[in-house]
Amino acid sequence: MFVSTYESAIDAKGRVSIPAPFRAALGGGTRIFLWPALDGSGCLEGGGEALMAMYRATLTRLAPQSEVRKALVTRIIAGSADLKMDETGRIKLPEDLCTAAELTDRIKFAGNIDSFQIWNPEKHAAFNSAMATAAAAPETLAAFGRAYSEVLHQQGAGAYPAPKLVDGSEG
Amino acid sequence: MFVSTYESAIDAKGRVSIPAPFRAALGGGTRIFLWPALDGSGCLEGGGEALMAMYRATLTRLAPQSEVRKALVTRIIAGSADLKMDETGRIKLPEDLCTAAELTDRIKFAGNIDSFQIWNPEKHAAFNSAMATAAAAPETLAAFGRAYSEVLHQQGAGAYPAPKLVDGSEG
DNA sequence: TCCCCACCCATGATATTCCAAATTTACACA
DNA sequence: TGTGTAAATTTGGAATATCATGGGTGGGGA
Repeated sequence: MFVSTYESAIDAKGRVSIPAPFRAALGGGTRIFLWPALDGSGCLEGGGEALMAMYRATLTRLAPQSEVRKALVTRIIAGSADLKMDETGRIKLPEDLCTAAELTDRIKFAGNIDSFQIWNPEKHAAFNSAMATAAAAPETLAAFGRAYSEVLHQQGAGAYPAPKLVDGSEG
Repeated sequence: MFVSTYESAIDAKGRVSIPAPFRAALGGGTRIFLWPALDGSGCLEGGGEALMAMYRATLTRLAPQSEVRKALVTRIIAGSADLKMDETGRIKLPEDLCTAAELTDRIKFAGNIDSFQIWNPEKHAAFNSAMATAAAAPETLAAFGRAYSEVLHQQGAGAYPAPKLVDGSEG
């Protein structure tokens, strides 16, 4: 799972160190896929082989020749770079992706559960404050609370490890 | 379960001891997640892997690409620090989180059932008295009473361990 | 032949781990 | 109930390991 946010630098050769915790989240794999985020937020989205396997399964589930599938395959499959980390955990960012995401010298890696994002630091700061405002909105907090309650309910049905009411073995 | 409130100090290296009862509540895990509270109250919220697993399940339940989910993922996943306790039960508080919560030398750990909060002591005192006033309000007490009755009912249906009526082994 | 790219090694800074002491807390016994 | 002992926890500091970053070299493609 990709958690937290880290900053890294692009060196003179266009290389960036993947933050060590993210390398751990890749599970030892050295293959990394990167593409411009679908929602037009201006960042790159990336992940390892596990994420791409999920996307492959998702995309092939869509009706062949459908416009939806063609659009997503074009963006995610055709549009992604297939990179390999070197032994020190670095990748070389392709020129076109750097241009698309306005990446120059320093970049931000932001965890996104199953994937991660790569941001221009200024754009990330703007995005961050917008999200902070949105997250503090009462309706957002309410939606989160409802979803959390549903998960708690499913725990009762054995879907997740249920919290114990008495002893100290939960977190 | 995280119960009660404890005070602790930040040492010269930015380290803090997690109160021993909270370490017990983490169930032996050494991984701790910390992020600024969603509601803008100015404290940090934290928990262990069990809490993060719950949040992950909650967030992935929300509609992908929805604004609500993006906002919450950004705040909770990307915005959280992924920390590891050392053998004596300490974590290093990241600079940015200390700044966000105005933490300097001494801090308060406040239990929050499944999670805990980290407060600037002065802000915690203000928060505490505000909550004391709110808790004494008739509508608050009424809501508590209604919820308690519902739980009593569910206990009869076997949903929770029922309290014993005679002996002294329950709380 | 030249240039670009992948691979390899080196280094400084940072973070983590380990060790040791002191304070506090809990417990047992008088 | 008070005191002494033991354990646990909270501190402080130093050694170690890890990581981010920079540069260099050889192979392959243009």
